[in-house]
Amino acid sequence: MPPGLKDVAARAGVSVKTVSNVVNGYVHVAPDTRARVQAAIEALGYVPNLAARQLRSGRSGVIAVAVPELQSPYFAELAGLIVQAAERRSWTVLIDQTDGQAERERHLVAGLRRHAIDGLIFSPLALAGEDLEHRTDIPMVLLGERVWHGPADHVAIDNTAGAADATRHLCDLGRRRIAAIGVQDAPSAVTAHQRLAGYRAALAEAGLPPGPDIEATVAGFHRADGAAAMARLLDSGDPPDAVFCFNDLLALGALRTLLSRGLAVPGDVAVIGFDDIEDGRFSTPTLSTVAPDAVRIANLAVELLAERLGAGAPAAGPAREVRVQHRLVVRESTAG
Amino acid sequence: MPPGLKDVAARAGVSVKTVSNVVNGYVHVAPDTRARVQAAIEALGYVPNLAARQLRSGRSGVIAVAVPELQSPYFAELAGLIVQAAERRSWTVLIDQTDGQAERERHLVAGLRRHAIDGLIFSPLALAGEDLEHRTDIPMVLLGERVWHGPADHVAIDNTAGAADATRHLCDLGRRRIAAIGVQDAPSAVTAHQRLAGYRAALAEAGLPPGPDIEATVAGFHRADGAAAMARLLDSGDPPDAVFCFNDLLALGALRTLLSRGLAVPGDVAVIGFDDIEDGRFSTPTLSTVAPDAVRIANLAVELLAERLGAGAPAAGPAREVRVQHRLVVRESTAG
DNA sequence: TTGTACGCGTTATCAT
DNA sequence: ATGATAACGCGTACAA
Repeated sequence: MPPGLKDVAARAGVSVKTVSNVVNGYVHVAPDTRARVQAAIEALGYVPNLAARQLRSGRSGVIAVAVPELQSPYFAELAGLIVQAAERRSWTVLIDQTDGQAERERHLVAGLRRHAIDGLIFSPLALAGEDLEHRTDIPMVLLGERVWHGPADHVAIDNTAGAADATRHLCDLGRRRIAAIGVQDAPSAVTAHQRLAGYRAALAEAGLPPGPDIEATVAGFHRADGAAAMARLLDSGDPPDAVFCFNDLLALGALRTLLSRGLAVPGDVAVIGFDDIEDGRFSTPTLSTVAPDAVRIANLAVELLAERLGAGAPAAGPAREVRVQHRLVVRESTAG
Repeated sequence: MPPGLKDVAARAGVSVKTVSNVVNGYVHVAPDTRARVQAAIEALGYVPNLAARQLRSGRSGVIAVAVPELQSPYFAELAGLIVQAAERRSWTVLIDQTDGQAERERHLVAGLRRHAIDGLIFSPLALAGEDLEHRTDIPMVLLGERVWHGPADHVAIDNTAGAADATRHLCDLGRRRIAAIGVQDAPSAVTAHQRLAGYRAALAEAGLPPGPDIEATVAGFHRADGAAAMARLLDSGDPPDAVFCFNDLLALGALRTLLSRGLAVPGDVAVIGFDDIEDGRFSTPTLSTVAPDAVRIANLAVELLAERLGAGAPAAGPAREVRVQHRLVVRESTAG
């Protein structure tokens, strides 16, 4: 049985209140009393019991981060950065993967754990706006575009602009038949829709014709999906001379298909992705991409949550929207 | 204020104990009483308070998984699998990254959270045996080789055998100058030492000479380290015709260096890695590797922990050691 | 400045 | 089968 406040109090010859004061850094404690208590704490190896503390205060010091999947390098990176940012506020982070299943996402938001976490940073995938309306108990920060208008802050990059930048880059290279890989039909696939919009806008701007034959649909955003989509594009009779993939994983898959068929990248087909994951810096060829400022995203998410959780803070203030910069990173897959 | 047992009890016209019985599936409850309570629970949207439950029972239903880094695909995959396995026991998983810093690893094992977690699955990197001796409070399962002899179970693959298999495969290809990338000097780098031992053993077995000039040391196990090491190997005058990299990330980095210098893989240099991460299945060329049975590792880790946590279980029984199979996966980087 | 006593929501031990 | 009540360890009015 680990020592409690009571044990420390007994050993130091003071009351529990005094020990509590010392532990919580209360100011008005006589120096020698404080020293005696400190000594007792050290001697006993006292550690506050979080359960009891939470039961009293309602705060657990734990926030949750929910991402579609940890296997995806982008989300793994983001989760890691959020953990680092939260650590600076001495919060513990509970990382959850939803596998993009609405069921799991809903469970997470409404379920057992809502008692145990103070806040939630959530990167929704399957979950549409209405599902989130129910939840009003704990502060939440959404990652990604604003797809609903409930009382949650969110931080996002401009997906449409990023996609347009990528596509424009391909246009500037003189490519005339620029395909897109990553289209998704589901109405909840907001990211895919926005990147498609940006792609189309840039195409129109360059006077290039769009068309269903150069817009490849995928089931997921993984390498295998990109590889399969690229194969379809190549087999379709009139192959593209450039491809904008909606994320780097798709692009790496596409790259694989191109190279295994003996095509040159970027010679025959230029390829650009989105996310700037580490893999792209060491693939052959290295992968051009649109790089969101992930560090800033993580910091902002934690900061927004902190403001909602802060003592006199506007816990119920209006939802805020923060936009984070992105930049185009040109590497071998388009520069050559 | 969310409803508690008391509220449900009042609404159902029963005592808190009865509600508690219903919630916990106690058998001796009259059917109609149970129904009335259930109705009240639904109506009020009652959810048990975990903090209170833990305060009573001493159990939080949370286990922690500590890995060196989530950015590493292998660990991300493993963590994901453990989460899935834990879910089947309705445990919540707290994922921690230690960044391989002994300081953080120690803090984790001894720190604040020890009250809040029931068990720990730990993949130590920097932490040597003695540091772990202190900890005796919560059950722990170690991932990786047994490097100490405290009271903790551990599950591991046979690193030495795996490394030997990989090296032997290169020998069978007829390669005569087989280099290794991934040597680490630190005494705590047990994985590196074991893979080196397996490599050397296979070399000896094939009658091939070892040597410091074909054993490349690295600071970490990332792509960049592999790329740099490969460059050194190539610049050393007598380049190898095959390389065994101690993990896939190193191999992908090495691949990058080889290809960017116009060398053919496996034509000029064959490359094999270790871990079987997804990236290797889509690189160009695809990467041969040694595949640990990660699913089984995850399941076993959770299972061992469950046994320690089980009611009448031997919470203090002798430490157990479980070995998990691995298999050689031959892909393009060595077949051709 | 420090001590006493109560309550947070549960589970467990008795009774009934 | 169900109810009353005492802990679990901590924070906090309120009292001293």
